[in-house]
Amino acid sequence: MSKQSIKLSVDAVVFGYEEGEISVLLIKRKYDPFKGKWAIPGGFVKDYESLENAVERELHEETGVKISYLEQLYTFGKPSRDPRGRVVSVAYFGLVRPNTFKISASTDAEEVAWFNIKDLPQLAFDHKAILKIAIERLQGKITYEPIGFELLDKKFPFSDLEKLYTTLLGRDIDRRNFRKKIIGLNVLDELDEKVSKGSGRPAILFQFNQKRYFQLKKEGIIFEI
Amino acid sequence: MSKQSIKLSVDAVVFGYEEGEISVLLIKRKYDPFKGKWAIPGGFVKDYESLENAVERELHEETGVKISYLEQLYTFGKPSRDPRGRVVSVAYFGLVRPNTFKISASTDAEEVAWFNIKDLPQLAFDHKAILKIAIERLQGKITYEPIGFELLDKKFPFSDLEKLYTTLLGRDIDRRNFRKKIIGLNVLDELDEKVSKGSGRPAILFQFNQKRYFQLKKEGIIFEI
DNA sequence: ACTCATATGCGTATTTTATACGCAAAAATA
DNA sequence: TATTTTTGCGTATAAAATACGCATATGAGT
Repeated sequence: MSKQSIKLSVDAVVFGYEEGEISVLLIKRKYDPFKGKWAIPGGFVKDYESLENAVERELHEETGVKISYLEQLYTFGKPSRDPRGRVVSVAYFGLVRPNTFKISASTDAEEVAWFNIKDLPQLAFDHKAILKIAIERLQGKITYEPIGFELLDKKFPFSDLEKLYTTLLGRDIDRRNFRKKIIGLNVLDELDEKVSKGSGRPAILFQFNQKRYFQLKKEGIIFEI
Repeated sequence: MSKQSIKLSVDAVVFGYEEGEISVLLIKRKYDPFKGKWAIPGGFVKDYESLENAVERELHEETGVKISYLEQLYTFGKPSRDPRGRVVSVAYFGLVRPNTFKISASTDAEEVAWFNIKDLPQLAFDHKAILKIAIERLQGKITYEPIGFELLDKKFPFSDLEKLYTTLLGRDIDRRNFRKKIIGLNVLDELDEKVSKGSGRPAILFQFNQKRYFQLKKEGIIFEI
């Protein structure tokens, strides 16, 4: 078994949300194979670093994005998925607020950009399949874990949250019931600030209280939309 | 990057169910490291085989168990998890009816046995952590996917299903409501056969209709206990 | 000041789903 | 026949999801 020659890589599927659109962070490959094609950021794992470390490092190196929470998505290992030879890749999944980062390409990336998930370019390797699974996970997860807040600004008006959920769920929700439900979960702090965008009454800003959420979760309270 | 020296292995956490007890299939290691310790079956991936192939092969080689459905669980990659060096392992998760296999140790396994999950021996590597995650997955999954049927005989009386669920959920369920609910899901075929064990009215045998389940699932019907 | 747009806030009716429980006939064994 | 377990129907109550009405607040624009 000591002659095994499989390489291990990690990939980071990072989603962002802005103005009713969900996007994903991609890089344009600087080198072959798939030179010039768009791909999910990622790269080879170093011998003495953890997988989490590897994926954060590669993401940061290639795109400038530093993300604190990446969750393991799935491991892709089809023998033919990389033309260079056998490469098994552990894919991770993360959420960020695009406006909190200035993205900048370097190392293996010639370019970095956010792409609307409904309008994706051709992708390198099996990255289309990876992205498909990641999108399914995002949509599934949003209904039973309050991960949506990571996509919004720290302080947000309620209408932003509502809009995020309608986008993610792909259907309308009753604003009054949604508000009652979320407020009733008791994981939002109401701030003293307001924002006004365009006409209409200005909205109060809210903030997700993660500490309270984890405590409630420990007590068995379930978040569900 | 071509000097990466990480080895890739797969592990198979296989659960069985019999008479109100959930058990897991383990092997006693024949060689170092952890010689003589119990461990989850598994081994190194060959250069040209898929991960699924590798895990099925290793499981079969070591235990004699041939399993058709193994689902990916999680990938474990802590640099220190194997004393021989860096080994990343993709763990899989499967369910079988123990009575349909005669287990027999070979290759790296000195012995094979089923262990009640409430009474586990000391385990090699980080296999205790892997098992913990697998058990959580089993308990979580049982409530929203009809995987329980894979643990029962092909034809089973309703009381077996009921008992399985009480075991897995760790609480009593109302027999009448449970029956109404499951029957109402319309995924069981009622057979013409009966079994009688001990006194009492003999039970009709049922069979899970997977084809119907997949069709209903596609139509959006949700299985939930 | 008046209109318009949007946010906020309270209430309630209806439907659906979950849960608890009663009761008795059917079909086997002892 | 007595006992035991499966089967099957019914119903009462509780909890949750969903739909919808309506009044008021507070800004911008005219």
